[in-house]
Amino acid sequence: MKWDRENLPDCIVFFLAKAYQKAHGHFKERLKPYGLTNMQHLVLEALWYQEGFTAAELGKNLILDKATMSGVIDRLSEGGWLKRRPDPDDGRVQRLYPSPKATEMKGELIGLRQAANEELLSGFTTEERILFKRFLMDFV
Amino acid sequence: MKWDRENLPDCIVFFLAKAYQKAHGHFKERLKPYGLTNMQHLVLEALWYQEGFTAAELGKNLILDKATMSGVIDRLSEGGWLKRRPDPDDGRVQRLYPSPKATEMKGELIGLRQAANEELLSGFTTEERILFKRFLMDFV
DNA sequence: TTTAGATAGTTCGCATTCGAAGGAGTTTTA
DNA sequence: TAAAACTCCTTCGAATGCGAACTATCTAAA
Repeated sequence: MKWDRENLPDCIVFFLAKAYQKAHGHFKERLKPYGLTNMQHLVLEALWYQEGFTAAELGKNLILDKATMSGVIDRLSEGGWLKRRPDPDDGRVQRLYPSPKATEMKGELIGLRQAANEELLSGFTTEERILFKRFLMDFV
Repeated sequence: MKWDRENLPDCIVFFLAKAYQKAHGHFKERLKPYGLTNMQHLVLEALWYQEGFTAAELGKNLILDKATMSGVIDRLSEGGWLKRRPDPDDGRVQRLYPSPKATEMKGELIGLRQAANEELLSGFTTEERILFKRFLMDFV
């Protein structure tokens, strides 16, 4: 992605938007063969990390609005990536579990993210990567 | 925005997404009284910088798909922020000009972005800001 | 000149993203 | 216990954001 650096708005919102745009597009391409989107992949990884998360817990971990989370989970469910099960102790809650199909592809999909990260950061040294990540985490 | 740093996915796409999410939400709040969105504001700034941009040129400068740009320009036009005028030399092209209403608020709106940038970067030193921006620009 | 290709812009479809509002269930409080 | 407050989740509306397909127009090549 090449662009004219002369006429760019000097705005951190813009720079972040474009950096995210590139990273998102990059990973999106790699996920396309699997029929998964970026956020769907993140939710699956969270469920692999700990089964039985609720939508609210996922939203807290991934810093996502519950309204957004609702749609993401819907599509993951329709795609057969996870199953909803009602919580026996709380009638409001639905707990989420990865499907066998999801578990089967766990290794492959996790490797996919690692590869994408490596490619995206290939232009940076180890020190720069650490500093870059720290900037981003401090920013939030 | 405070979150648990223990269970976060170690993924540059995610970090960028969250940093952008915060920056975007911050500026969005400040723009709400004006009935403008972030991208609409960017387009207006580009037009102040140079009147008569075409949608294609704007898309190139702001690195935005023409399909997306189409909708943004539509809403700016409906809101009375800009006018479309056909190019006399090329029947395909529509050139865009800020409306008097937009020109009137130019100073105020530009100041708004500067203030938002200052607030968002208030936790960083001058050196860190420069480095952070360079990382983001190098990333794209 | 005619045709093939490139370009500008629109429209459609899908997936976020969030704010707001609401329904259902649970917990706290009066 | 009854009411108020809170929580989980869904639905709706508006705005990105992009790929794909399409129309209209312009340009270049045969």
